[in-house]
Amino acid sequence: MGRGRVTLKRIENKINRQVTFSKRRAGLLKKSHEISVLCDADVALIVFSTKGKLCEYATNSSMERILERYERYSYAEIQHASTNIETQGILALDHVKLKARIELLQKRERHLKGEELDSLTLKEIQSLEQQIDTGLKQIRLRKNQLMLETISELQKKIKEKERVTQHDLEQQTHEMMPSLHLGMLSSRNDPFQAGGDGEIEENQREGQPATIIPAWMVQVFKT
Amino acid sequence: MGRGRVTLKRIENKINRQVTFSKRRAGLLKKSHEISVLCDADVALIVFSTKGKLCEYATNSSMERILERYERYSYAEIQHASTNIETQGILALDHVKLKARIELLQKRERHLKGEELDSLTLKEIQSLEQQIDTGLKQIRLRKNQLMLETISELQKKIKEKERVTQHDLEQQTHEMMPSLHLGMLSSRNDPFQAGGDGEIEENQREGQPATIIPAWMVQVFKT
DNA sequence: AACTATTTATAAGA
DNA sequence: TTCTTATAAATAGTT
Repeated sequence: MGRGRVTLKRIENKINRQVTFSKRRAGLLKKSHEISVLCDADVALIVFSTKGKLCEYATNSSMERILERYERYSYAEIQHASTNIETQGILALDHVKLKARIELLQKRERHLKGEELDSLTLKEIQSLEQQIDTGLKQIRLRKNQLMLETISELQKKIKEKERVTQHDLEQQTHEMMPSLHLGMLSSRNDPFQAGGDGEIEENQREGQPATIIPAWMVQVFKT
Repeated sequence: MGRGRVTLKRIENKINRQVTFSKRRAGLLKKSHEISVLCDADVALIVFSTKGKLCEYATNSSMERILERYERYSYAEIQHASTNIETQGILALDHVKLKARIELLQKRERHLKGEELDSLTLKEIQSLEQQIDTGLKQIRLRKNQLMLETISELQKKIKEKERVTQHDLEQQTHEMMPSLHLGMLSSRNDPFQAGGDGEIEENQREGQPATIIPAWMVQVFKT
């Protein structure tokens, strides 16, 4: 794409090669990012220039994650290779790798917490913001769920207390007036008439949902 | 490159996404190979589609070699940067501990990203939400700062262009009407009347802030 | 999978 | 390196 046709052959002129490299590298990074976003793909790109300078791109800035995924994907091969005698050497290398990995993880964690942002570019920051915003939504969803469950349990406990109280009352009444039939006090508000002591039925009489939230509590969930 | 402009956003239509993926993946592979040959670069490209299908390219078909080179390179960077106290302690830990630590860090990272929240209690979730909310604010502050800086730089460039254009205009005018005084055209809107070619003064006349944001641009920062 | 109208990338030049 | 411009190449929408 340019003023001349491209021949797929190493560019011999050093300056030219360097210039072309810079331009094409930029294009490659852009396209990697585009396919990643547009098509929801996980992309990892590693480029070493002739001089050995590294340049990389990874979806969500997490090269480690993608490389790990890649290695998992090619697990069969790796498994095969790790049963030979070189294990000693591999383990030593592993130690080094592990340490490197910890550093990366720590750095990522700091970024996720909004720390040490000075080293990031605007693009990286935007990607980070997007990721965290999405995560925060998940966290709030889960929080709401947990709160609802908590409320539900508390309500059950209250119901249980009411039942016990009711039961005591019936006992007392029976002692005083043995002729009185239980059903007359045990009203339809008591959902545990036939309940065992383990599983408890959901209280869905009269079309009410299983979980009843007091009006004043509803606003809690609008976060 | 196509009949419509590309918006950098996930393609929602599944079929479309798949088609675009195939096309762009081919393009990416081609370009990876081209830069590799033309510029004598070492390239590794890993692409996972949404469905998890793997596609890869590596210079000389040796993915392993490049990934190894990458890890060596990454580690060098890290080793160089690892002179802080926290790292010192970590380096002394043994293999098993390192692995444990990695797992912990990975778990924390997933939590920070809003993943695997089921194992957390309500209290932990609330704490997490708080932490992330705070971090997100920091990230947005930094993003705004970067954007403002970018805008500031762009404005400088535009001013520079205007200055050049103005200069040309003056030249032309002068050629036609040599008696006209330069100051009559060089208005007070030109902040570079006395500017050298290197550093440029900030435009703070009339009490305006150093960075002027067009009204249409302000909304960008309300994210 | 082919076809094109367009957009995008980039080679060469400054 | 950066910008500009002419042109090749990639590809989005269509058939």
